[in-house]
Amino acid sequence: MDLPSPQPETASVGLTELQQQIVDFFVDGVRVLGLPRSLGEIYGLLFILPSPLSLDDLVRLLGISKGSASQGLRMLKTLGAVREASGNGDRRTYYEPAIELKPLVGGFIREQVRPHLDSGKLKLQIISESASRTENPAEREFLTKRIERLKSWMKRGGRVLPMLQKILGQ
Amino acid sequence: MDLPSPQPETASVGLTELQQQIVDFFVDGVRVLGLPRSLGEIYGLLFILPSPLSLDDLVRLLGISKGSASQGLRMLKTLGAVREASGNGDRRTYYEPAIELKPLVGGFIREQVRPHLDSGKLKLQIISESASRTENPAEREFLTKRIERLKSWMKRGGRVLPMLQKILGQ
DNA sequence: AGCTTTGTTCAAGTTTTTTTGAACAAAGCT
DNA sequence: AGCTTTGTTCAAAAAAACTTGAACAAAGCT
Repeated sequence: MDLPSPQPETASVGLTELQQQIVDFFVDGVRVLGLPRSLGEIYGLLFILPSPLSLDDLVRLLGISKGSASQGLRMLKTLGAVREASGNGDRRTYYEPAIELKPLVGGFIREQVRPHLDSGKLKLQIISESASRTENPAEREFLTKRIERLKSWMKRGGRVLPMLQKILGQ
Repeated sequence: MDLPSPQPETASVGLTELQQQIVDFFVDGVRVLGLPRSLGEIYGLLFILPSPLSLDDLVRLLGISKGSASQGLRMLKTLGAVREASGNGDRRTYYEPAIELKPLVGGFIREQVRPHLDSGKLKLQIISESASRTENPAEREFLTKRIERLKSWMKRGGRVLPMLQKILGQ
């Protein structure tokens, strides 16, 4: 007559309570940033363990698939959130987390924010030209004003990013 | 022998090319912010039209359901991105967009960022206590250090938000 | 009071995103 | 060269998020 044990948010078994809490903490975190859960799991576990882990370790400890682990690690590398640990006398690659805020913020801005901002500016350029071709003068003026406003938003956004990097990553 | 016309990103028909472009621009925008597409459609249309619209107008012009429009408007109101237009001699409610950056940024931070930051801080508090109960001293020191680091990240995050509001919403 | 218009709610349906796992490639070892 | 281990890729499955639409509530009008 066993009581069913309460189901944790993630189904892995080999983690301590605290490790699991940290992993969940990062799962929430990446979700807020619009990144897939697996990134939070992987980074979280690397963050709270003192030594680097291999892809296989991650699969085993987190109970995720090899595919997820591989793709997650790739994305984390692109974001500058993990790097390959050097000098392990071993064939497989081990990963360690970047634990300074600077590269994390920088990578997120570079990979997730800047591209959207830039493509947005480009689109606005095109929209702007389209608006200037509006026949009716009153309508044209209204449209132009609104679009100018959008441009100014984008410009401010572009200016804020470096400040953010400077403030967050010191 | 008609050629099939190219399918626009959104299927509505009553919009000019330019209006559609602006709506798409905002659809992309809200997606980056992790908000549902309908919010971008609604806000975008309100933004580029000179007069307020009713829920019914939105349903008709955007080709979305009444449910989406209702829920989208509610969320936009909560975010401070639209408000009810006053003094229309009419039974139904008309909505107009907030076009200053300040309330938009403020609302997003208040509704989407702060709550996560606060709940994160709370969780860290609990995790922190859990860590301090670790038996092994070396392990305890490592865990404590990492968790302190997380706390400092959260603190910096909390400090940056007001600066963001000040810089973006002037 | 009954009819009509306006707006909300939420279960079910749809779409989008993420994860899985099996096939494959690459490289080390014997 | 053949075997084994490590890691990648991508189509299909699963999960998550969003939208729909029908039922309902609320309030104005006659």
